[in-house]
Order: sequence, then structure tokens, then C-alpha cells
Amino acid sequence: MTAIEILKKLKEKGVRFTPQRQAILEFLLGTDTHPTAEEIYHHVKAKFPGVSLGTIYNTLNMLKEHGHIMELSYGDMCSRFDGNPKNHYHVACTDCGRIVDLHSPLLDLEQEVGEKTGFLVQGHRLEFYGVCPECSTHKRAKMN
Amino acid sequence: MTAIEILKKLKEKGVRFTPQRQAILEFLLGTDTHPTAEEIYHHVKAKFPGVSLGTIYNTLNMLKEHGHIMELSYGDMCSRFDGNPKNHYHVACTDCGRIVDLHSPLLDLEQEVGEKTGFLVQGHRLEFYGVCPECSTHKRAKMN
DNA sequence: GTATTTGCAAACACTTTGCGTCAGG
DNA sequence: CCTGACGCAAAGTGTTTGCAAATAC
Repeated sequence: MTAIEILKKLKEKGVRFTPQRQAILEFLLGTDTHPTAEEIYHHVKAKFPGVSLGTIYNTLNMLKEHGHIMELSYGDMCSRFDGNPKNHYHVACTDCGRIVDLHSPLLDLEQEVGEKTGFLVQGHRLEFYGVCPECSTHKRAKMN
Repeated sequence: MTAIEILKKLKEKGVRFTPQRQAILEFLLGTDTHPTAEEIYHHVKAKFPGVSLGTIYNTLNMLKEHGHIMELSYGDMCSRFDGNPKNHYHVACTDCGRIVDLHSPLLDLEQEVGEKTGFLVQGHRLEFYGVCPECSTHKRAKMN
């Protein structure tokens, strides 16, 4: 899907089509470098010298909320620390933010990934996210 | 390994043993809630009312550098955005920060994780990290 | 004793928010 | 027109840094 097609779809949901948004989305769709907000800002500024970082963030958040792009971070959460530095997996609750450990057999994918990408793979992190039992219970309770 | 044992090992590397550090590490080892720096601060403050957030961060960074704890975040990187919101995997270079996509067969682990934890699993993120081919080439060049 | 660590506060970096103006529909 | 988006700047948040006083060794 092109940037214009996505923005046309969003227009039906009451989101306005602006040239800044088009430029931001086109840049993001046309690259695989996973740019930071700052990098997007500099790029869009070449075409729209007056654009501001606030607009970049607003647009990225809007696109993220509609599921058209993805943010690679914990989002609004800050760092959390784990006393166990070995590879193990985490499951995070999107509702309450709780993170629980998953004691599961480790995957042996690192070598495969190294061969596919040429990286010297040093480690990996696997995180699942969803709603924890407590939160889904509360939600059900609230609905009644 | 207990907090005291870890700190004794670190003492051999010239890291001083302080009661604040002991309290921070003991709290971290004794919980599986993956606390934030702020949460650790409040907890340690109960025993050491004069402790400061700066000390918490200094200690956490020291412990992280020595590999005794783990930080759940991108660390010093800021958010990066990806035009493709579907599940796919990333490989991050610990040297230059570049993130590349991995187009690999998806794992079908979400159901398994849901059964083990009781979560309603909505998605997952799998990231590998290591040194990218370019950086390992540069490193080799620098050594010569 | 002396070098490291602490506590405090100021600085920083990234992101969000508020507000007056501008422009898409 | 009128509402949402823009540009700008100020405020927020989480983290780091600089420095004098305290403390481990």
C-alpha cells in the first residue's frame, strides 16, 4: 500500500490529508533503515523547511495508533531492570505494564540468524505482549 | 549468587562495596517484578532515606556493565519507526545501532506462551543483537 | 590519606502539550 | 467557515553529569 492510499483510507476516518503527513509516510515506507524521529524530521525538512519535530511526532503517533507503522521501543514505559542477565523471555501486559518471566526452553536461532544476515550475533531478546490474567479478569468484571 | 557475593567479586575489580549498592542489588535479586529505576529508588529509600536517584542509576549502570543485571529497553537508543507494522524480526548492531529486518519464517509460539502464562497473547517481538558485517569489517581494519 | 562514591542539583535528550495561526474539506 | 493540523516554544519525563562532602579501604 502506498502512502497516498493509506492516507486516503485514514481520511474516511476523519483524519486530514496533509502534504507533511504524505512526506513522512512516504519516507517511512520507502526506507528499511528504521529511522528515528529526528532522522525523519531532517529528511522531511528538505522538502518542507518549516516543518517541526512536533508534527513528526504527532504524525507518527497517529499512524501508530491506526496500525500503519510500528514503534521499536517500550513506548511510554521506561527501562526496567532484571536481576537475571541471562537470556530468558518476557511477557508484558499491555494493560498494567507488568512484565513476567517465561521459563521456557531456549530457542537455538542465533546461528541461523547469523548465517542469514552476516551479523556476529551476540544475543537476542524475545518478548511477548498481551493482557495478563489479572487484567483480563478485571476487564470481564468491569463489563458486568 | 547473592548480592554480597557479587559485590565481593566486583571488589576484586576495584569496585567499592557500599551499603547502598548492597541494598539495590539485594532488592533486584529478590524480586521478579522487573522494577523501574524509580521503584528501586523508593524501595532503597526506605532503608537509606538520603539515597538519591543518581546513585540508583550509577549503580544500575555499573552492574549492567559487569553483566550482573540486564536492562529491558533499547538502552541509549531512542525509538525507531518501522513502516511495516506486521510481526517481523529485527537484528540490531551493538556497534553502529543499525537495525535490519529479518525475513524469516515466523514462529508459532504465541499459543504456547498463552497456555503457559495465562496471558491473552496479542503479539511478540524478537530481536537479535550483535555486530553487523560492516562494523566487524571496520573493526578488523582498525586492528591492522 | 586518597581515590571512589554519595547526594544534590543542574543539564540532557527525547517526547508531548498548549496555543495562536493556517488550511483542508 | 469550522475543525483539525501546523509551527513554535515551553513543559514533562527519564537519565546522566558535575561537584563538594562523605566514606571505603
